[in-house]
Formats: sequence, C-alpha cells, structure tokens
Amino acid sequence: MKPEERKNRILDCAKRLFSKNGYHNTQISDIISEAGIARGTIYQYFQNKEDLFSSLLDSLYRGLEGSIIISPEEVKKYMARPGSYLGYRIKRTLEYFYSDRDLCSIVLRITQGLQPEFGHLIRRFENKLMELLKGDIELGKKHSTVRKDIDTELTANLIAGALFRISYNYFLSDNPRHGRVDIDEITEKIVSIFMKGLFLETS
Amino acid sequence: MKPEERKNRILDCAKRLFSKNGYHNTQISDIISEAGIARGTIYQYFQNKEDLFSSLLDSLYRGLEGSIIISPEEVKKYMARPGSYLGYRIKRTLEYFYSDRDLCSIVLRITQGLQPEFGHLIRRFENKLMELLKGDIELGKKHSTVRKDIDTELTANLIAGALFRISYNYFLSDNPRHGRVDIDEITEKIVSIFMKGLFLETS
Amino acid sequence: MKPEERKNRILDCAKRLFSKNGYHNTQISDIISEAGIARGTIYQYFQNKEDLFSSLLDSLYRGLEGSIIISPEEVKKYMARPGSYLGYRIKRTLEYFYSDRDLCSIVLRITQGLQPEFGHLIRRFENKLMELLKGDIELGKKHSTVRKDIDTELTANLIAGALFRISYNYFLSDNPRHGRVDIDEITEKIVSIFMKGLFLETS
Amino acid sequence: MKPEERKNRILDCAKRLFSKNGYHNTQISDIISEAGIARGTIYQYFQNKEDLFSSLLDSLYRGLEGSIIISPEEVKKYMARPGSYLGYRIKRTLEYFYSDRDLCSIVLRITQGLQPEFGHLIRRFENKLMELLKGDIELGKKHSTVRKDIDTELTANLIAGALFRISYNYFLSDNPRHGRVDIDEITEKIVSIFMKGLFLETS
DNA sequence: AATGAATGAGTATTCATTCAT
DNA sequence: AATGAATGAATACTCATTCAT
Repeated sequence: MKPEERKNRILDCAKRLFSKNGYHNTQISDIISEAGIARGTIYQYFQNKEDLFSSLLDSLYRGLEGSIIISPEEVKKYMARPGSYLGYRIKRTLEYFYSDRDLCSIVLRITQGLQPEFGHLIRRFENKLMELLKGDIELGKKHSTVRKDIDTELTANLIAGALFRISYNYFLSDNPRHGRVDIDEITEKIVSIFMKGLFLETS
Repeated sequence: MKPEERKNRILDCAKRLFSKNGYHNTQISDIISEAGIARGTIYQYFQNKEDLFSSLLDSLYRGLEGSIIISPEEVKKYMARPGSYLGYRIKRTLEYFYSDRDLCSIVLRITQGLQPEFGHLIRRFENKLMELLKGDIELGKKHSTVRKDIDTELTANLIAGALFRISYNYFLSDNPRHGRVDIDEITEKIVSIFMKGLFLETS
Repeated sequence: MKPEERKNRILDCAKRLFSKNGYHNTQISDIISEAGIARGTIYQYFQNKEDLFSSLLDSLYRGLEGSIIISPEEVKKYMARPGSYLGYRIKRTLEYFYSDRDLCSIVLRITQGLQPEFGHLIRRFENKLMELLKGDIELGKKHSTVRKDIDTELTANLIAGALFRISYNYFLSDNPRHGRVDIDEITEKIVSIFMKGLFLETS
Repeated sequence: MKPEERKNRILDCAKRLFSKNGYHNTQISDIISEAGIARGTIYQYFQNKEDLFSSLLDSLYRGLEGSIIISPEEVKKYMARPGSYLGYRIKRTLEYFYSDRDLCSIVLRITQGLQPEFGHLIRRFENKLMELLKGDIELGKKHSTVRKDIDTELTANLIAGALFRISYNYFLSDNPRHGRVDIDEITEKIVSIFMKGLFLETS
C-alpha cells in the first residue's frame, strides 16, 4: 500500500470512528485497530491526535468548498426566477451533507462541543455557508427578487440553522427516516416555505 | 451551609464550567476548586461525573418546561391572528435561551458531541420544542391559519433549527453582538419571514 | 503514614534508584514499586519526573550548605597555621560526600551527562565549593600564608577536581576500597601534597 | 561516498550531537538528519545505538593512547629535572582534551551518568591516565625526584581529578574563558603548585 | 548498499473515584 | 457530612530497530 493510500485509509477510519463516538471517545487504539496498522504508524502521518482530527476537518472542508459553490454560469441560469436560485443553493447544501453521513455527523454534531483549539476549523464550515447565503440574499435584494426589508444576517442564520438541523435529522444513520430521503422533495418544501410563508392569506 | 444549598452551589459551578469548557475538558478538580469544597464532597451529592452532568441537564430541562409551555388562556389570546401565536412561541423560546447563557451553551453546544449515554437527556430539549412546534402547526392547520400543504415535521425542524442557531449566535457571550440584543425585534423579523416569505411578489 | 513522611520516602527511594541507575534509566515504575505506593501518588507530591529529580537535588544541596560552610569561630581557630585551614575545608568536603554514597553518586556522576534543563541545579554544588575555595585562597593570600603568585581560579579548580575525583573513587560503593576509608588520613595526605609539593628538594 | 568515509561521517556527526546533547537526548533521527543519510543506513555500519556510541568511544580512546604516551627517548629527555617530566605529562594530557572539545565533553561529561553497560569503555580513559600517572610517580620515586612518602594511588587520583576538571572548565565551549586558553601557561601554573606547594614558607 | 515506511514495546502522565480519618 | 491523600486503569506518544523495495 502506498503512503498516500495509507494516509487516506487512516483518515477514513478516523472519520468513521470520530463520527460515531466523538473526539474524546475515540482512542488512537481504536483507529489503529480499525485501520489495521501499528501504533507508531499513525504518528508518521500526523503529529498527534489533534493534528489528525484537524487534517480530517481540513479534508472535509475542501469537499464543502467544491460542493456548494455556485459558478457564475449557474448563477445566471438560476437567477431568473425568484426562489429558483435559493432552491439551488439549498439543494447543493443538502446534497453535501447527504453525500457523506460521517461528514454530516462530524461537522454538525461531533465538532460542536469541542474546545477553542478547534474553533477556527469548526467555524469555517458555517462561516462559508453563511458567507454564501448572505451573498445570495444581497444579490437577491439587488435584483429586486428579495424583500429589501429583511435582515440579511439574521435571515442567513435562519436558513443555515434550518438546513443544519434538517440535514442532521434526516440524513444521519442513527436518526433514520422511513424509506429513502428525497432531497429534491425536501428542497421543494423548504423553498415553498420561504416563498409563500407559512400562513394562509387572510384576505 | 445547608446540604441543599451546597448541592445547588455545585450544580451552579458545574454549569459555568461545563458551558465554558465542555464536558470532557471540565475536570472534577475544576469543579471542586470553583465550588470551594473537598474532592470527596462532590460524591456525597452525585454518584459520579456523569450523574452530575445528568442532574444538571435535568435541572435545565425543568426550566425549559416552565418557560416555553403556553397555557390554554394564552393559546386563545394569541390564536386570533395568524403569526401572533407563532411569534409568541418563538419569543418564549428565545427568551428561554437568552435568560441563561450557560444553559444556552450547554444545551446548544456542549451537549452535541456527547456519547449515546447522554443521548436521551439531550434529545429531551429538542424533542420538547419539536413536540410543541408540531402541535402549534397542527393547531394552525385545524384553525385554517396555517397552509395545509406544508410538511409539519419538516417545518418544525426548520423552525427549531433556525431558533437554535439564532439563539446560539446572538446570545452566547463569545459570539458577541454589538449592543444589547432585542428579543422582540428578532422575534418580529423571524415572524415576518414566516408570514410573507422572503421574496417580493412578482405580480 | 503522614504526607511529609511519604514525600520523604519517595525522595529517599528516588535517591537510591537515581544514584544507582541514573536519571534516564530510572523509571517512575521503579520508584513507585520501591516506595510501595500507587502510580498516581507520586504525582501528588511532584509535578513530574523532572520536578522529582530537581527536588532531590535541592534537598541534597541544602545538606551541602550545612556541611561545608565554616563558621567565623572555626576560621579563627584554623587560620593560625597554614594548611590547617585548608585541611579543615578539605576534610569537611570529603565528609560531606562520604556521609552519603547516593548523594555522592548523584552529584558527582549521575548529574554530569544531563541536559541544560538541570544545568542550574547541577552547577550549584560545584559553584558553592568553588566559591568557598576561592575565598579560602584569597584569605590565605591576605594573611600571607598562601603564595601570592598562584592563580586563584585555577587553583580552586585544581583542588575541587582533586576532591571530586578522590571522593568518587574512594567512597562510592561500586568502586570499593579494601577496608574502611579513613578520611583523616586522606585529608592529611592531600594537605601534605599541597604543603610541600610532590618533589624532593634538589638543593 | 566510500563506505569508510560514510562510516566516519556518521561517527563525526554522532560525536557532535552526543557531546552537545548527551547519550539519551541524542536520537538516531538527529544523527541521520545531521549526516544526511537514511534511517536504515546507520544500521549497516553499527549494530545499534549502543554499538555506535561504543565505536565512538573506541575511536576517541585510540586518540588518547596516541596522544599521551611518552616515548622512551622523551622520558630520558624530561627525566633530568624534577617537575619537567610531570609538566610534560600534564601538558600532553591537556593538549589531548584541548584538541577536541567534543571529545572533551563526551569523555568528561556525557559519559559520566551512563549505565554499567558502558562502564568498561568509560573507565578506559581514566584508567589509562591513572596507569600512566602512577607509573610516572613510581618512576620519580625510583629516581629520587619524587618524595617517597606520598601515596601513589591517591596522588594519581588527585592529579587526574585536577586535570579533568581544569580541562572541562577551561576548554569546553559552553564554559568560555576570556581570550584564548594558553596551555603552556596553565601547565606551568599547575606544575608550580606541585613543585612548591601552595603555601609560603613560614620558617 | 541504501532507503524510509512500518513496527510495537516502553513510558510518563491524567483523572475519576474511593475510603480512612 | 466533609475531607483530601491514595489509587490505578486508561491513554497519548516516543523512538530504536526492522525489512521489503
């Protein structure tokens, strides 16, 4: 097995274990026995447990960037109709979390109770999504598809929180839903709420 | 100092420390030195660290129940206008988290990465809110103030996620906002989004 | 057993083991099994292995100060005849090392190859003796009992080196001499060399 | 690079590192990175770390033998005047240590705290010097240049201890003296003490 | 001969919990 | 009830050595 392969194998096993048991309840011993390597080997690739976890977060983050960024062509395409653009963003975000349950668990759950030493790495995920959402909202305001009186920051938080919780609750294996999850359907439902609101018109 | 007092003192110190440092990074040593008691004393009141944390979650949970449940009279009062009822629920929920930053940190952050051993205790908070929100939505549907085509479960998750994130981001001391937070204002903004949606009517 | 007793017991066992096996070849495990205590107990009294060793050096050093300092009355008493004062100093120094073979081994042997982190503590022993010897020589020059043309620093080094080596070679248990060592006799021989030199007068 | 060259290069780097950091604080990693070779290569030339250190001591010892042995012709030459012979021995010994600071540090410092496993190799240095010094003294006694009443063994230890300490303190780079060290001057001062003693004649 | 990734025994240290006083 | 010294299982990390390439 080549070094690069082995490193990825370690990261992979670590991802599974961290996602299942959390940072503190995952021991180096667990990781090496899962990966089928010797105790010392792990320290050839990572300085220590913290560095391993950081590296893992790093690799997950790189996946995020690739997944949820929308290209200029796509922007044009989806900008036409209000809601269609937001829907696309939502769908892409849900797809990111849906694509990898372990990732989802680590980013949305494991990561949360950790110490400031990981703070920076942890925030990157939400900061990135927040940044994109705020950009989307501002863009919408500029194009006059989004109401100008809404609070950008608060709304971005509202959407992000909604997406995190829905991802967490619908995608994680230990919170199983009956049948397969249909992201298009969920997206549509969410967009519908943000399009029309919750309430009937009380003309 | 009376036993009951002492127990509360321990819980209080533990709350501060857990909220700041997390479960694993808070040591018994920290708690006893913060509480000014002897090492053994803590075990007179709690079986072990886990029991102490559970007891703490218990006491926080009892506060939740008292805070966000809406009495039948209030239901009547707020049911009249669509949105006013939801707004009231949102406000009460935000107030609950705003009232105690440590509580907010523990419930929304510290608790997240923990092991299944706490799972049950942890879920109670969100389950309670979810139950109430779902009830609200169903009630709204029955009274024909809420659109019948929305997905109750998903919408409850959406609202809960939004409220959690907003609480976390606006109330916690280490995520400071400029100036004091105005819950009424935040509530109004959130309600507005759920009333009218995000978008301008495109005639 | 009282805490103070226990701490001394640990220091005592550590002294024996360090003196025999050196710093790096003495494990915490060795010390605790020698002292008959639990693994954690040692860390109640000392921060870590380094701190334990430092504390040990400290206590040995305090013994040195008590042993080789000569009171003003003694100075007067011995100052009368040249050589008698130096002899007294030599005797006191030899007695210090002779009194405790472990001390002797630690100060003269174990300590030598260690890292800068102990440098300060290690130097104290030789610095103290050097300081005293240099004082003695200067005093002798002032009283015109010592030749004014000798180099104080170099001579102090010469005497110190001689005393260290003789102590090490005559006193240490693993460098055994036949029969008991007679410090008075050794002292006399050393003084004789420094009194008359090594050589016959070749008048 | 030829094998022999490479082996010497390793020994050379090891010497520098051991002399600076001691045996236990010098890692194989340090040596290979200093020598610019691969980890495995070192084991082609030496069985293990202990063997490497032994080989190093061996090579240093061979230097000692070459340096401080005095040829029969020289014996004749210097035997004439008392003191001149001893002075020559002292000078040669000091020169040996002065010629190589790393050697000096290893022999006089690093080596000291080590375990019995090196005992034999370590003693060789001092044994050799002791053997020579004792021979010198006995020779002096035979030629009636040295006082017959002095204790050969003790005196040899005294001189050896003095030379070790003076070498260590005057030659090592981390115990710097102002200006360059003049071995002839030091030798002269030492010999003077052993010639005339320390004290003024109080006839 | 040279390489360097892999190995795993060895070690210091932590920290929740106990229990004699 | 309160104390705090003692406990020891658990754990991360090191580093000399090996061996397939």
